[in-house]
Amino acid sequence: MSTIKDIAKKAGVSPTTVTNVIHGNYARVSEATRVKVEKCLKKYNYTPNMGAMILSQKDSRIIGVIMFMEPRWNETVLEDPFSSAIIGAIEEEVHSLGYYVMLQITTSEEEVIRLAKTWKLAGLILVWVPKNIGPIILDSVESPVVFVDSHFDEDEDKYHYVNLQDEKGGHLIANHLISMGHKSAVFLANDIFFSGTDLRRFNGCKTAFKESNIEFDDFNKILLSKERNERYKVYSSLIGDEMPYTALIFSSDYYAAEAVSYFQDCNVKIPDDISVTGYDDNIFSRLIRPKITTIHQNSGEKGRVAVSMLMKLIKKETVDLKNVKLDVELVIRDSVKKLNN
Amino acid sequence: MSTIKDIAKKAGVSPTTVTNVIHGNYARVSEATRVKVEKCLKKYNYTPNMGAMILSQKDSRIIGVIMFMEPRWNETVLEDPFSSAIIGAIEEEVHSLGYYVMLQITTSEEEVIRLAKTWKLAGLILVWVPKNIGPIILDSVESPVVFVDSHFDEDEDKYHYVNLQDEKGGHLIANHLISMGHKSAVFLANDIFFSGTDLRRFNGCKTAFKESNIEFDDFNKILLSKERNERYKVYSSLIGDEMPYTALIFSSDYYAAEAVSYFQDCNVKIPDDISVTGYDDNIFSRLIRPKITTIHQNSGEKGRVAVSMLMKLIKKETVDLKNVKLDVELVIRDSVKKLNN
DNA sequence: CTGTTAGCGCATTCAA
DNA sequence: TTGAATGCGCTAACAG
Repeated sequence: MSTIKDIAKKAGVSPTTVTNVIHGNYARVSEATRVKVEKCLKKYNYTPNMGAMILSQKDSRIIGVIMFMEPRWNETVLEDPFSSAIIGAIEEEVHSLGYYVMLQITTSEEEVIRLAKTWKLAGLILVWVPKNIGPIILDSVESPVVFVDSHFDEDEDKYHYVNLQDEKGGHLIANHLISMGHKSAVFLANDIFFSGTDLRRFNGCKTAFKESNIEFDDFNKILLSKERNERYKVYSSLIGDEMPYTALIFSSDYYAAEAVSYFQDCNVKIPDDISVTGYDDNIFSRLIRPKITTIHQNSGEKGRVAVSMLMKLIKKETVDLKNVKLDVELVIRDSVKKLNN
Repeated sequence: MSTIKDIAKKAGVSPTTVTNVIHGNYARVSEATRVKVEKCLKKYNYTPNMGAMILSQKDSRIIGVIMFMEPRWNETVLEDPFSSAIIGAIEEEVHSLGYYVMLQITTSEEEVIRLAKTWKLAGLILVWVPKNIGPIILDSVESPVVFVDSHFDEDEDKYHYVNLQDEKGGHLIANHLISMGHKSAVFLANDIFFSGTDLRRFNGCKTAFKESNIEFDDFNKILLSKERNERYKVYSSLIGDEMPYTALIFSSDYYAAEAVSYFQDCNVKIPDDISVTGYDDNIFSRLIRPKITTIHQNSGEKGRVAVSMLMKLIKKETVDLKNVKLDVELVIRDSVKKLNN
């Protein structure tokens, strides 16, 4: 466990010089000593002590990655490849930049605030933050913050976001259904809280339907529970004798796939008996039969953009685009029936 | 940012006393001062500075969770719900015990060693560690280590493992195939390196087949690439004119599901044309049609057991069972055809 | 270009 | 039962 002092002694220089070499402060070190010190650093296998670094006021190089989710849904929600894709992408980026990822899954803003202080976090990436607590966190935390898949109305300019063109996605899906002759659909939201993401996707649909003079309002909206049995009840209510809708617009591929599977068990034919659309274009939509018509998003990209935005904030560079909305596109597959001709 | 000193001043006591209160050293503090100090702690919202803690020799309370995986396969591999399930479970446990999770995805043992030193990690949970580098890490790291889904032959006693009864799983699957009248099968391993996990699952199959006097050796083994196109080539080679096998034994549901999907695109009927089995019993095997016959494992449990074992090591309690092998069971679904009558 | 010094916040002697 | 002093490894302000 060689320290800077040790290295300094071995190299016959002062600790300061060693620090300067380590931090690439080459202006303050001669070529010769630099080389000499670098050799010793290698030879004695110097490893920094982050405790000391944090203590001496530099930030910790830790990026806190917080997924807002009740721990008891951990395994359920994390089953969705979206979470892993974004975690993986963030880790890769952060790692390659010489920072560290501290992961936390929580619903408590206090915990996040405490975490940031305790570790002097270099930055925070917050995923799925509920509307009311985003502002609180931002106000109480010193570290720069980037929000992913989160929405807060007021003062949009205070926040740094990475989101999706969720309205556009909803619009694309609904328009596709309309073009296939569908006139009655229901939107199945991912969350009983009807998050900002769900809301925007729903609104996109609404706009499209309105443009075609098709009624589509809050009655066409169902909020899915995180409890699987509750969801199954909903699914089964959707396939009664006289099916009230010709199409089910899911706000995620995960639940769309689950529903398709459920319907198949009930001998309901997709898309002949009822059409289904998803959102995300994740592996489920491709693996399942029928393959699901959905909205493509690049969740890895989301993570990468979040990291690069955060890095700019950390380095106090100006962030030109505070509110990134990644593009989406419609992927037509086999889960929507053509009703017109 | 109130420090211990601040609190001490406010409470009119010495820093030492405050520390003692914080650490529950009630033997060294009078009831009255304890209450007084506790009030101040609350009032001024004391948050510890982990930098200082690390520096003053106590461990960091950070648990390093390392997934051994080439970053470029991040998104692919993490698509498998297994990874998220185990990460989620570990985070939940670690979190509830007042520790922190630092996540890293890497293939480099040096990086792991450096991480452990740099952060004075309280402990390490290493997932999917290649055979040759496990021993190196254990020798070079001060922190206690628990290995998950990793296998090293020599000196089994040195290591702390959480694995699966992989042989048993292989045995169960093969026996099921045999009971359904299958006499020729091929094993599709998850990795071109044929990891210890793959090997054990394969050996389980081998034993079962041998017991029934069916030939099953290295010719019945194919190593799948992480490159999707490469896998597709393999799948397509399996369904030539005269199919060489009646059953495909996949070492994961992930690839089993992918193959089933691929076969369906090629108009190969599962299980009529060829039978398929998986391993893991993850969401894919349930969502897909036909539902896949597979081996159930509880990946969340794996994470929890790993954490509890690690905690014992951290607290220097004796670990009675160093080599946990979680039980598995056969889940019969619809992807295996009955060939006998 | 290089070295000396002080201090970050905490736990831990040791002394009272 | 309480407090004062020390040092962990590093950075940065200041001197040389």
